[in-house]
Amino acid sequence: MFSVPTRTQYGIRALVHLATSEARSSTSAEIAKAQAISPKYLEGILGQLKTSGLVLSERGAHGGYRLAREPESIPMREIVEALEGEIRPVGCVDDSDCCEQGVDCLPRRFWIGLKQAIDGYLDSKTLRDVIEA
Amino acid sequence: MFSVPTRTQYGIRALVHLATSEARSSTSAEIAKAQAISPKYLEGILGQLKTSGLVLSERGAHGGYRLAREPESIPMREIVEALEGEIRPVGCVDDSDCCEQGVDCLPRRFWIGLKQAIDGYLDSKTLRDVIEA
DNA sequence: CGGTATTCCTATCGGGATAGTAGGAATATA
DNA sequence: TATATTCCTACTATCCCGATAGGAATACCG
Ligand code: FES
Ligand code: FES
Repeated sequence: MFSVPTRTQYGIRALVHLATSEARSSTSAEIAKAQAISPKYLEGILGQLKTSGLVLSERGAHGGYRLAREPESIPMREIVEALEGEIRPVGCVDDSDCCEQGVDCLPRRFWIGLKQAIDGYLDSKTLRDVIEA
Repeated sequence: MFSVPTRTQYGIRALVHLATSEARSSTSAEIAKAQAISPKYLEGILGQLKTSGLVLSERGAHGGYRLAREPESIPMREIVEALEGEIRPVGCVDDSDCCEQGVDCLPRRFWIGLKQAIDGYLDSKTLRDVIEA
């Protein structure tokens, strides 16, 4: 349960690769091979990370991807949310209600607490922490 | 992301219903109506909770379900794991490896930390905490 | 300019899980 | 016996995920 989609796992592994690589930039194909990830699939993931401003890219020959910031400035939460959106165990974590109990719903606070626990962990780790663990 | 299946949400709401109900026991149909849950679907969920030893049941007329223990003796983690198995963000949280990095895999520790954060929260709350929040 | 390497865009597909449905057998009460 | 309920098994429909395909845009390099 609570399994993390491969999309997110791959994205993080790709960022770890970029953060630990000597080279100034790496191509999608390089990363895919090194990390044993489906190349075409990884392309899309890197595109998503680029849209979110986590990586920069250069096209054409000698192009590739590199981190947009230093690893210590990239919180893991930002990565996860870039890949799969905000942590939302259940619909009612924001304002709205998802069951018939309305605002006084008891489970609701429980779920909000869970979200906070997860967010807290993700906020406490940066990409630097991960590559140095 | 990290959305909790309705199965788990329903299960918890059913247990909350049992814990807060005055009656000695409630039928599946009663709970389904009170909580606006698909009746037949809820039947299966209650069966699962029974198999896990969280609720007791009596068949026949005037039968129904009731909690097997006091709410303060039911950790939320036990409920969640009864409904969807152990918390396992990614395959390698136990011994095995899931990527090509082997045991030294960097992201792995990150995922294990996440699992611990979630487990810690779920261990810290009992059904009593939820109904009294 | 031509060739090549690469990112980037869009569309599609198959499998598996989830959510829900259906029907009825077993069992208890009255 | 009639009725209320849990319990069991099978089925379906839908959605999401992971992956694939093909090619357009763009940059370097001689
Ligand atoms: S409002 Fe979300 S579980 Fe009740
Ligand atoms: S071993 Fe699980 S992410 Fe590397």
